[in-house]
Amino acid sequence: MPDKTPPHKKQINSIDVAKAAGVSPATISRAFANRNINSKTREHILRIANELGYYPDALASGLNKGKNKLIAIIFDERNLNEWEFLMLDKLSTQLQNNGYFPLIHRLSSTSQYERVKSIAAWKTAGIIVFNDLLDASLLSKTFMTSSLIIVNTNFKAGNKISADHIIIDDHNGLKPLVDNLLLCGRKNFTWIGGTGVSTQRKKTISQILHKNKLSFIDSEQGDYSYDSGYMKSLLLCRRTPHIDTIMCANDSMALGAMDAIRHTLKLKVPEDIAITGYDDIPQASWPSYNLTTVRENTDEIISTVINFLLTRQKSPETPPRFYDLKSIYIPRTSSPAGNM
Amino acid sequence: MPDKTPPHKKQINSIDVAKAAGVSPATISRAFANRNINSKTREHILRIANELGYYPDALASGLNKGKNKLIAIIFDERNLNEWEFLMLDKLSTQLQNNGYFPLIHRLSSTSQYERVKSIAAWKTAGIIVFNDLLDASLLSKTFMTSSLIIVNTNFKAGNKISADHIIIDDHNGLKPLVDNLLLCGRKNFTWIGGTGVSTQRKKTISQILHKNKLSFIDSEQGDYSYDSGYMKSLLLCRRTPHIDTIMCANDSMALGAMDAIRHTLKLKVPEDIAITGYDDIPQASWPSYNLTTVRENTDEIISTVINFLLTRQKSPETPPRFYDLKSIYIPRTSSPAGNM
DNA sequence: AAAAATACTGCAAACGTTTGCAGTATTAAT
DNA sequence: ATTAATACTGCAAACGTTTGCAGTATTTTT
Repeated sequence: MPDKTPPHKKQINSIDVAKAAGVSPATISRAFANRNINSKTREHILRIANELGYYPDALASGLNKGKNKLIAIIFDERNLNEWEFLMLDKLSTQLQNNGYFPLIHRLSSTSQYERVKSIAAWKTAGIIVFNDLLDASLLSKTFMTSSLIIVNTNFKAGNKISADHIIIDDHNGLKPLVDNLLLCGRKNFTWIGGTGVSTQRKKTISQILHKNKLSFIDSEQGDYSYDSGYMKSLLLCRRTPHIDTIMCANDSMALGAMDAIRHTLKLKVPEDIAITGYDDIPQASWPSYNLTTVRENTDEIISTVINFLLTRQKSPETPPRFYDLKSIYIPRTSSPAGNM
Repeated sequence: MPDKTPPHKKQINSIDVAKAAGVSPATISRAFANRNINSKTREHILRIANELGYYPDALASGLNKGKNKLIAIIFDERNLNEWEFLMLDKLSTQLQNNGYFPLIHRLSSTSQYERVKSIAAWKTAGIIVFNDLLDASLLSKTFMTSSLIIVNTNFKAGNKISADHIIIDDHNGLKPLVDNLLLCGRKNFTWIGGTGVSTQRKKTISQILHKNKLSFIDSEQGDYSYDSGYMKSLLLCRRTPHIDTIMCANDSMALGAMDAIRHTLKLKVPEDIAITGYDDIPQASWPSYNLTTVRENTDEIISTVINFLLTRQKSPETPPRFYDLKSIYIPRTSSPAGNM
């Protein structure tokens, strides 16, 4: 007797379960949806389904219903930094707890067009963008039928795109930070920035300095990494004497700068050079650093994202919403203590 | 004339494009697959598709073909640590570069059953597991038709499950690390561990100590976080005098321990107490810490995962493969310098 | 120049689910 | 006891794509 076993085990589908349970496939569907179903038959079906190892196919379901539970999260293509990491960590958990499945995408400003298409192919229930390098109008054009949530600090009122925004007010945290530095007599400010969000932060600080007849005396562009902060700070100090303050576009670079100033240049922080960051990542509060920084409340961002997402799922025609997130000044010992 | 616009814009499908281009839907499909298609008609179709903003629906495609380009990545439900973060960062980029879409899942040992089912619902092309708390036989039973890749240090030869494994040989890196501590005269070893992978590391170290007639004189269980390393190290030092070495199950806890020993207890590392970690996360090499640790080459893990995945996609019947990853001793200044 | 191979293209049947509609059995209302 | 409402269940048509088969037009071979 020849072996008739097929090479690959076929996936069991609702028809198989229907036969085994003596009902129609429609009833299987209703049993799993738990709607319009006799609780007795439901139990029966679930038990049999369990025995057979059946679970409804999410692709078929999504195709049929014209919607699914996928959520695209879009980050930059370069290495993720600590802040993005924290966001991804918490967000993936929260999304899952609400029944969604996070689909990670890495996108660069170049060649984004094809990639965005391939994201749209999944017809995700929503898109969450942590990346202001992207062409926002391209996004809103491509994702018209999904919830689109953009988290950034770079909002231009001119954008008439239909997306929910979480706009981060960096001024709220940076103002007291800079004021305190000024109060302590710092005059020679320098800047280590990056791309994207960094330009907005620099602009905010520049305006505050400008009102005090000051401006950055030198600046460098990093890539948000510890290593670039380390190197760029050395560059600044060697090129420009009398530096008394290095402000960084994020904490990772600031930590790199601190280590460079202390361990390579053998200078004191903050006595010789004050250093500030932005984000308040966990390492910023470690006693080896005690970095003065600005916090964007990540939990507040996450819960707003989830809230935006859930409400828009219920009523898709809601007009675009804007959440104004106030950043907070976190004074620590990497900048001199003012008596405010 | 009444407004006849439908409330929601319908997704344009291949039939719409077919009509606009004057061909059949089958030809649209072939144009995007770029197989059996006249290059002239293909260009024509792609241009029209582009104008209409069409892109093939991944769900319908996946359903029809019985396979898709999703890859499930499974992590523990607790906060991700730095090592997992690095893996996720690199892996998501690599997967995407190979045309796959990473789907993140967080799983705990409890209530994993339903969640695993909901992962299986997506019929992902592969599953990559960074979590040895999971019931491996449940996984291999549920994901029989997908590539299953398990990364851990906890492999038991008894497992007859059909999955590719990356087995991490922690002994290779830990042996010289412990030997050097012994060489420098350390005798009072303590341990800060965690769940899962940590037990294997502790076992490996214990065996090495045992051969030298020694054993851990005290130990605590943390949760792989900096904070837990900080607190547990204080606990150990206060409870047990004469401690000269604290070994930690990962770097994050070791960094916490270093800060606690130095800044709270005002002791010297490594003179008073040597501290070692495991993972070699970026922070371990920062000059403020210089943590002695053990490295698992993340790039090697990633490329092996990708390799396993791609080859198994081509030939699914390949028998389970095992990659033996040798960990490496990374001596730095948080442990005393031996002359080996 | 006839035959054979090749290159495209269209038709139609899947893939596995969901849901409106209709039908039946059961319960509630009068 | 008759009518009306309710509770389930099955039927069959979608959802949007892919692919084997067959058919036609074109090219190559002899």
